[in-house]
Amino acid sequence: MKVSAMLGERFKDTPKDCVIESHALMMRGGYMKYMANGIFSLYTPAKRIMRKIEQIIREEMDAIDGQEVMFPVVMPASLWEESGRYTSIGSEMARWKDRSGNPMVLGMTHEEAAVHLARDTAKSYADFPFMIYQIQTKFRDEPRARGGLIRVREFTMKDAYSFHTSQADLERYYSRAYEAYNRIFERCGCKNFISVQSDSGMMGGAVSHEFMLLTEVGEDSLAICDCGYRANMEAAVVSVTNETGQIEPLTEIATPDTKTIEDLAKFIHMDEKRLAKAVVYQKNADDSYIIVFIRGDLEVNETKLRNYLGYEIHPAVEISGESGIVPGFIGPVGLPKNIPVVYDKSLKGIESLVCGANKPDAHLTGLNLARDIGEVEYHDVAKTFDGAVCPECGKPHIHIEKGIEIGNIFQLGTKYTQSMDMTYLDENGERQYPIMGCYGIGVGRLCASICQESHDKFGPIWPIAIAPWQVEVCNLRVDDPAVKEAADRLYAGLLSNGIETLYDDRDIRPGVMFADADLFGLPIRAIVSPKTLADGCVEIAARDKSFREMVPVDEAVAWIKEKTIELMNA
RNA sequence: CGGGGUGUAGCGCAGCUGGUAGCGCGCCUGCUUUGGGAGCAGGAUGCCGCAGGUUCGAAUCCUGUCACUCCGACCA
Repeated sequence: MKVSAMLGERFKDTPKDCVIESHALMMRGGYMKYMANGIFSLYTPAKRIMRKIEQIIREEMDAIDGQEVMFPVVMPASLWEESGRYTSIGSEMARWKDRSGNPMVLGMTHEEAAVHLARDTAKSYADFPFMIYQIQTKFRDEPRARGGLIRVREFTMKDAYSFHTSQADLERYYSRAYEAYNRIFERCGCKNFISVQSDSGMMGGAVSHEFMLLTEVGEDSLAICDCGYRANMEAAVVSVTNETGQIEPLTEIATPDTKTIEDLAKFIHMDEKRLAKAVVYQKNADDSYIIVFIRGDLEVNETKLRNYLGYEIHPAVEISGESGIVPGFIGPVGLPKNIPVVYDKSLKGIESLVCGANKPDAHLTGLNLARDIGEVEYHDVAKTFDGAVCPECGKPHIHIEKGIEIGNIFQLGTKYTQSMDMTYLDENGERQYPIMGCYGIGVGRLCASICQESHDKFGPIWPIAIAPWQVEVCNLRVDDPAVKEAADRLYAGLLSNGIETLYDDRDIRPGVMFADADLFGLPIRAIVSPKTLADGCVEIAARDKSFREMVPVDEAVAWIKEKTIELMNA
């Protein structure tokens, strides 16, 4: 490809809305064009990167016996009514009516379509297991797009669905998929990625992992321990060790104007770990209250709370006087009976707690839950934190890092096969529901994430496996016949050797050409100029500055070819 | 959905105590220049987000509205 014929422009000023480097560089480098909130067109360099990433994914999916298929982007709402998700998914799913008035949806995920495709043909246990996947456009009407291609509303995704006749078979396949994912990200040139246990969210299912690229600009917080425990903060188990303390009588004390835990701890000169903090939530459906009691130094993890409760909640906005809740002085003793209460595990084993007295300006000391409330059930709804105790190894080595989710794998179970009535006959002639797994990778997000991980202040540094071209030939003086002749010949030679080459043949100043070359970010750059030709040479340099050589003109093609192979195999 | 901010040329921005629009980059023409975003000379590009209102006159003041964006909420 000749740059002179290429659409798209590169520029110096960072567009004002870019807050992360990868977004800025991909805008400045002419990779994409903003069209609407979370919606971009891609120019050729970005499209070529996507294509290469897709090809790597395709090869690895095929290697674990995947069959590539294609589902429709537009689906009838009736299919989604079968699974129940037409109503359970909110406004992130785009819906409309076709000309006949039939409600339709835009595909934001394809479990329903996968079951629909498979359910009439996979009728015998002998048809299992199998995996189908597609690489296709998804539309999700995200509440907030950001970070360029990191979080968009329309994006290309590889989504795969596997079907099994036993949990054991699913788990076997799940670990194959897990390994395939590791290979995909390694082959794409990702360096700093890990897998973490995750929350399954709206997908349902029990076991799930997310693949995270570790970066400061990541949207997800991850709890990581030296021992190998890694979990999304949303899913991280909190394990605490408590000093039990001594049993004391329940005593009311006056605590004027101590509505916060900090105030209270200071007022009574006691560690926050001895206090039972009350956090009030409301059920989204009817705004009824839920109260969580948790150790004073901890925070509530709303995702874990939501999963435990099984319904949507939000932090209480305003607490009505009629509820019987006294904000700032809430405690388990004497709380109105109709309010559901959740006790966090962090309170377990403390013999003597301080809590609100459910009346203004008063707290209770010496609270012993077993004695004063009865046996209570404890649930883990706490948010993990830096320095928390690892649930695996028991050491206080949890640290929090940021990551971008570049892929995920789920053990779905039978949620979709049951709701959509997909069955097969087992060896005994009995009807069974297949067990599903699903596996996703966002292609554009992966591209942007790699840019984020691999760039300098001048532009992206694309790993050779996904670089839009492998080599850029810079013709520094198109108007110089000798230079043009040598550069043209080098370009032709590279092409005939099957090396993907971008040829900058524009009549522009060297500074501009170099700046653009940095933005193209190709691994190898070959510079032809009067200066290099004076020595009968071409200058060949790495984008990542790992080498820079003067190579005789006649040997340049062979030299580059060898280098390309070396880099591809590295 | 809550809280900030912004809408003026392809991009970044100024103009906002009212008088019909400007700067830098980019773009076009010519000459010079040529190893890290050149110089000089000439040129093109605007429903000043949209709709009302005030006024002789609105990019500017008022009202409404839409869009975008950042922080949160949300999110496979």
